[in-house]
Amino acid sequence: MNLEQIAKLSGVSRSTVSRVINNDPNVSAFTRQSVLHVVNLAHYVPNATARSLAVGRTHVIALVVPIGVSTIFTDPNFCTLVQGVSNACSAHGRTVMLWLADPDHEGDQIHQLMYSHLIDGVIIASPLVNDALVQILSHGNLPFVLVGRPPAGSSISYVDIDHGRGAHDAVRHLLRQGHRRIATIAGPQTMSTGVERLAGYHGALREYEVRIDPTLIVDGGFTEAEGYWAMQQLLPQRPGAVFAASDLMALGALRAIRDAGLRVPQDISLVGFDDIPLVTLTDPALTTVRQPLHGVGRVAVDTLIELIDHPHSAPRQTLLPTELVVRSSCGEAIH
Amino acid sequence: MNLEQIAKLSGVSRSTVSRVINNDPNVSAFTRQSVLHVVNLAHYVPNATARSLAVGRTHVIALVVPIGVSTIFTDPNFCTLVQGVSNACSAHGRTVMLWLADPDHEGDQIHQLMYSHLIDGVIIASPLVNDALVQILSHGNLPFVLVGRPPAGSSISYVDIDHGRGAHDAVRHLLRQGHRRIATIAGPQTMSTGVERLAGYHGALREYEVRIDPTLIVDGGFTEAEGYWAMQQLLPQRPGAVFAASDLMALGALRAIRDAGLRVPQDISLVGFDDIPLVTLTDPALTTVRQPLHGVGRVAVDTLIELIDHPHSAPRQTLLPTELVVRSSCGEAIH
DNA sequence: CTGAAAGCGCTTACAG
DNA sequence: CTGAAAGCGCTTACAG
Repeated sequence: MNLEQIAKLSGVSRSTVSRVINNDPNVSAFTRQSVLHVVNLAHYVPNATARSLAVGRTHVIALVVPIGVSTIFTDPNFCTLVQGVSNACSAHGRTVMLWLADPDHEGDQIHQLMYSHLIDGVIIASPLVNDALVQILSHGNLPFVLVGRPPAGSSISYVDIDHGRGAHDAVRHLLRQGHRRIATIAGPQTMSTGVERLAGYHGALREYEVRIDPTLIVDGGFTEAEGYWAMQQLLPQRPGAVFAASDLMALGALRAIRDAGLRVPQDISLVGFDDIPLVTLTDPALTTVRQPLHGVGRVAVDTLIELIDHPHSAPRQTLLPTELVVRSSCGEAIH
Repeated sequence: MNLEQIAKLSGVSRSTVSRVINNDPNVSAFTRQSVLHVVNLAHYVPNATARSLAVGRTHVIALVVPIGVSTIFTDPNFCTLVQGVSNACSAHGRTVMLWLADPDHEGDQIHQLMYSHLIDGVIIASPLVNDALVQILSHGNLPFVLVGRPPAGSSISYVDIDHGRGAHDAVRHLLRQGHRRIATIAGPQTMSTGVERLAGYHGALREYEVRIDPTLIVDGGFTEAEGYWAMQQLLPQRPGAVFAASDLMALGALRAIRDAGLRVPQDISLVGFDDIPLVTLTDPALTTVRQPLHGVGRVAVDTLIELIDHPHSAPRQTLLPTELVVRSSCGEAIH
């Protein structure tokens, strides 16, 4: 069933049917009604590929997630982001194409994607400080928005969580409880999340004029195992509180603290980052920083559509605020 | 840059360029080389919508996940399935369109999807015993495969984990350790996973000629909280072992057992199902059933492509085996 | 308000 | 082995 046949059945031309399908006001009420009647009766759905070819727009956007680096498996946030993007797309009548990019074949595939005319734009979610795919996209002319943080001063459109501010809030929470000997298990500095969260830690200490002690800073890889290992390095320094740059690392730290015969929060206060569901189940439940992942997905879609509709508009850069969720893993400092 | 221009630059006709692009053998080696040269120089990528319109195939498949019921948020398995599907699609030169179906607007949207000619087929992942979307797809003529279990005797193509066998293995493990008073926290019976896993529990007890005791069976909703609650109901029955139909419920049960002042596995043995990453971190680490989710995604894609290429082939129904992962939450029964 | 016609960029019998 | 031509199913100036 195609336009031609609907036209025949309604006794009008293809052009007219096309107009009523596309809500063109230049159709008489009567004609519109009778065409619509036939359309409904026939359960007619326009051929999307034909339409795309004629119009030059497909109404599909790509969600690109470079994996291997971002380790989709261990990232409990991924699903929420995807859902945010998906919901927003539905709301805008767009469909989303999911591409889990394999770092090995990136270059070639991204090129295909960019010039195949299959998609109107791309949302790329990369935690890397300077992702190769983002580089490639920057040099093309396909609209795209980054979920993550581009290099400072970059003029590309992006949406991100305000990791720095979130970390700052978390550490300030510890400072307000009187802690001064605050350690951090930092994330990998190859990821912007790692960099920003560490910067927030620095910022909070600076605000309270606490000297930065390098022996209280140790890097982890965002995993539970690395959190455990990092905490073991930290224990001899006798920190009164620890800010872990991810909940998974905080859980590892919790385990290390317990294995050392110490208690949270009585001996050491602990704050995480992410608010993964799991952290309400630990004993004690973890104080952490909640991220508006769903919102990030929505804003990313809004931004991209704006870019598609107005290719020459200025880049949009959005930072979404986090929320400190206070549970029971922190307590007043004992001096 | 389009076929026409490539043709002009190479000094041949559009037809010929099209043939070399599509690897048609009816092209002289010389012509092929010179055309390919121009194609590479110009970084030419064929317009996918134009090609789709001409050929009647898009090479995109939809991955449909009805959410709200399947609660993508709380399902740690979702990501792995998506990745399996995505990888397999890349390997086959297909792209995947992700549609997180909103139960409210199902009917209309699925109809659009089915007749828009945008996709060649769909993989639908639904845990429901009798999903409405699956019903609708059955009555259309778009190739689709279900990830999950259709009603018995159905002739639709599907791929699923052998949940029954997995549960059977898990309970047999307890039986072999001498347990006879084995309780189960069953999943919701509206989901095929819930139904199958309970059937496996029954089957194992039957195999060992242990009488089914209804007071040892209580339903949960696959969540940690419901596992906790269910275990509280079970405690007064003094079970020697518990098979929880999901790891999350097992974690809830573990918490309930602890809160009651009992120990795992000394007082109660515990087995879960899913093998989510988390269960290696608990104390004791959980014995559970591992699912080949990645494989499910791959087989689903293979099956769908087969169906697309041979629309009249017989339905393919695949059950993938699970693996019992023995850790430290089970012990010999004390009589 | 409506229709005839050109065009979007491909593929593929058909003829040679 | 190659090219001219028709066709895939839409949209959209253009003319009326």
